[in-house]
Formats: sequence, C-alpha cells, structure tokens
Amino acid sequence: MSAYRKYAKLPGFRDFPPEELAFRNHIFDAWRRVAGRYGYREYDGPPLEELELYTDKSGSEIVGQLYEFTDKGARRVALRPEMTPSLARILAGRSRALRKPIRWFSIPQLFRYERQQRGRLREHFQWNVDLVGEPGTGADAEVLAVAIDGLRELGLGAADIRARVSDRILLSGVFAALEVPPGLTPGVFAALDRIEREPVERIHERLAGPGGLGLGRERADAVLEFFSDPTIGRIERDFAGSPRVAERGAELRQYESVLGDLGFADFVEFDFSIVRGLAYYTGIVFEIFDRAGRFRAICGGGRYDRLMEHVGGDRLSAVGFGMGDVVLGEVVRGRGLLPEYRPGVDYYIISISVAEAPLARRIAGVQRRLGRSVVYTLGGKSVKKQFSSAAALGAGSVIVLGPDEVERGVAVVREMASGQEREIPIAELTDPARGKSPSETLRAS
RNA sequence: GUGGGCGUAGCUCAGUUGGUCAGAGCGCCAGGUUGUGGCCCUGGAGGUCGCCGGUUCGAUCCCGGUCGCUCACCCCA
Repeated sequence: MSAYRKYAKLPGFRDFPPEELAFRNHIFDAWRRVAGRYGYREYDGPPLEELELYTDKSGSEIVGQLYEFTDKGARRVALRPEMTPSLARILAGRSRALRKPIRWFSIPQLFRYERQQRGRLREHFQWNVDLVGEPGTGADAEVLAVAIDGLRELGLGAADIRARVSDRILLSGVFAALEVPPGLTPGVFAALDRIEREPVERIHERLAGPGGLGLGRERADAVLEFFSDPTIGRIERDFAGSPRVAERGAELRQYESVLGDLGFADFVEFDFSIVRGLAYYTGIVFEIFDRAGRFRAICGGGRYDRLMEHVGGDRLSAVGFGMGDVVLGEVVRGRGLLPEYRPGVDYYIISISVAEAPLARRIAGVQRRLGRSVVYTLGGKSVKKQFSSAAALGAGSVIVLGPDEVERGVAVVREMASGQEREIPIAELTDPARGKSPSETLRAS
C-alpha cells in the first residue's frame, strides 16, 4: 500500500468495471436495436447546460435537485437533470429544416443532486425517445410501443410489466364536468398525484380546505368520488353528457386500438390516477411499472406540446419518454434476466521458449489485421501459466509455438473447449491473404 | 432535508462481555522441476478493524462526533 491517501467515488456515482459495463451495454444495445426498428435516430448534446434552461421549464422538483454551479466564466450552469429541455433547445434551431415527424432518441447520462437511495442515484443513464411534430394520438401510441418493446427486448413480458396510461385532456374535461374552475385544474392534478400516498381525508382537505384549493366540499367530494374508480369505462358511462369528454374518450379508444394492433394490448391499461410530476405535460401521460410493485416506475413519459416554443423554437407538438437504467437494471436482475458474462478472445499464442516470441508477434499482427482478437504473454511466463492465462481470457483456441514444430514449419493449434489439437503450417498463420482462421482450419480438416 | 440500521483484507463475512483478536472462504500472486488450461495441494502478498476525538494502564470491541453505505419519509429525472 502506498503512503498516499485513497480516493473513494463520490456518493451516488457508479463505477463500471467490465462485468458491470457489459450489463449496461446489454441494456443500451437493446434500447438502440428497438429504437432503430422504429426508425428513430440517435443524437446527443452536452452534459452541461445553462442553468436557466431548467429553472424555467422543468418542474420545481427537478429544479430543487439541480447539480448546479458557477463556471470560471461566471456562467450559471447545471449538469443536465433531464434530456427534454436540451432536445427542445437543439430542435429550436433546426426543426424547420427537418422533415416531420422527427424521430430521435438518446441515451444521456443525467445528474441530480439529491440524497441517494434504492433506485435513485445522483447519476443515471436514461433512454430518451421523442417523436416531434405529430399531434395525433397515433404518435402517442407509437412512443409507448417503443418503450414497451425496449423492455420486451430485454426479456420482460406482459406478466412482468404494465403501462398505466392517463390523459390530462380527458381529465380536464371530467373536471370541467364536475364544475372545477379551469384555473384550478393544475392544482387538482398536483393534489391527486398524492392519491396513492396520502389518506383521502388529506387529499380532500387539499382540494376543499381554506388552506388548499378552495374547491368547496361538494366539488371536492365529487372529484374524489370520481377517483375512487377512475376507469375509462366509468368515464364513458358517467360523463357521456359532456361532448368534450365523449370526444376525447373516443380518441383514447382509438389510441388503445392502435396499441392493440401493434401487439401490446396485454401491456397497457388506462389508469387516470397517474398524473406525472413534470409540469410540461399536456396530454396523454404514462408510466411503466413492474407488476409485482417491488420497484419504482421503470419509465415515464407523455405529450408535451408547448415545450418547443418555450425554449424559443416553433410551436411543435411532441411526445416522448425517459427510461432509466437503474431501476430497469434492478428489474432485469430481479427477474433473472441478467446475461452471462463471458468475454473471450479468438486466439492466445503460446511461446514454449523465448525464441518463438518474435514469431508469436508476427502471427498476432497478421491475425489482428484479419480482424481476430489475439493475446500473447508479455512477461515470458511458463507454458503452464500461459495456458492458464489463455483459459482465463476465454481464448477460443491456443496457438502453440514450440522449437520442434517451428523447425518443421508448423504450429500446434489447440481448441480449448474440446482440447483437440492439430498441426497447421505457420505460413498459413502469417499470410495476410489467408482469411481462414486456425479454428476454421481445424474444423475443416 | 428528517429518522432507523450498518461500516473488520479486492469480495462475502467471522471475532473479542476492552488485554497474542487481527481471522476464514473466495479472489490475486508464486510454487508442485524439464513443452499444455479449467481440478487439487503448498506457500505468499494484502487490513493503522471507515475517519477524528474521548473514557481507560490498554479500544477493532465502550462513548461522542464525522464521513460513507443502506432502508424508510419527503420527492420523483
């Protein structure tokens, strides 16, 4: 041990040694494959943005947790806590030149300054998928389909996860029918966001009480009564008299059938108690949970039709979601879907004596140029150790160079899994024109 | 931000009612002679028992503080 001090990683941040990074990439790869299947293109932006980009547009919860500081140029900056404002900023400058709808996705590393706990660190990676420039609910359905497909790609099925969908437009209609003043609608959303965490009496007080919204007892009763059974069937039955509700209800049924056509009926259900904390959502919102309810939300998203103009762009409708790697990683692990980690190399070249080392390097050079992964000992270890290293590295085959064989112009190639050995002309291994690998030769012979 | 639990080798942990108590397994390194792995055997490296202070003749073990981890609350990218 050295006399110098040790450094630990900052709280809430993670290291990714190879096995961990392999798991992370397993998730990222699934995300990229699925996004690609839906025609989405990957983009990225800077991890550091002007502070105001977030203080103006994000919900106050996010603002309170900003990882912010003043840089050496006296600029107030923040590590990005979410990707959507950056996307809006990026598109504000170029959306006019882009054919609509715009299908983009990103896997940014996001930051927040908050005490860490299970499923919630100070840093995480989030799959952000956005569809910009299409106001219809067909776009909402497509985006949710991408999210579910991303999870399905990792092995999670309808028995493991479900998407709960709500709609702020429909709910606004319901509230209007319940005679809630339009100006109080956001406050009602905020109060109802707590419906699964607080007793109804408290919610009632928030809605009706003098210190609350001042809805009045009767209207608060009506709102809570509605939320005791907030299903679409209920809405269609009880609010048929409201044209606004009826029209939007039909729209949601259409949305539902689109998801059915795409094969996701088993994953999706309407649940109008879902509100979503972010302030900028304007229409359909959704969250995806594990059915067992053991974890936090895996994914959340929805429509945000005003954000683009808020950051100086054109008014463009948009819908998107964010899916974090932390909770998802826990769900995938918990479900036993963690892939086996077995790294490997194509060849390990063993030199019996130091005399063969230059030949080993020549073979390695040629084979690497042919695209194969090759390792040989750097330290002149015993043959036994070299074999041990080969096994530990997961070598598919070992090329053994011994004085006797080299004398005869051949090398011994041992296939590690079977232990089978064959002699191969060294000329074959050092000839860049020969694309065939030793193990292929082995199988062919 | 609030409260509970925890903090001994790289990892998982044992241990002393304060005095050979600094340990095990795994991992790592090296050997088990002369050209062959994954098993086995032997040996070794590695810890100021999270950090600081206090009590004591003496603390890893008691007390206080602090940092970190963790769970819950708050809140939710």
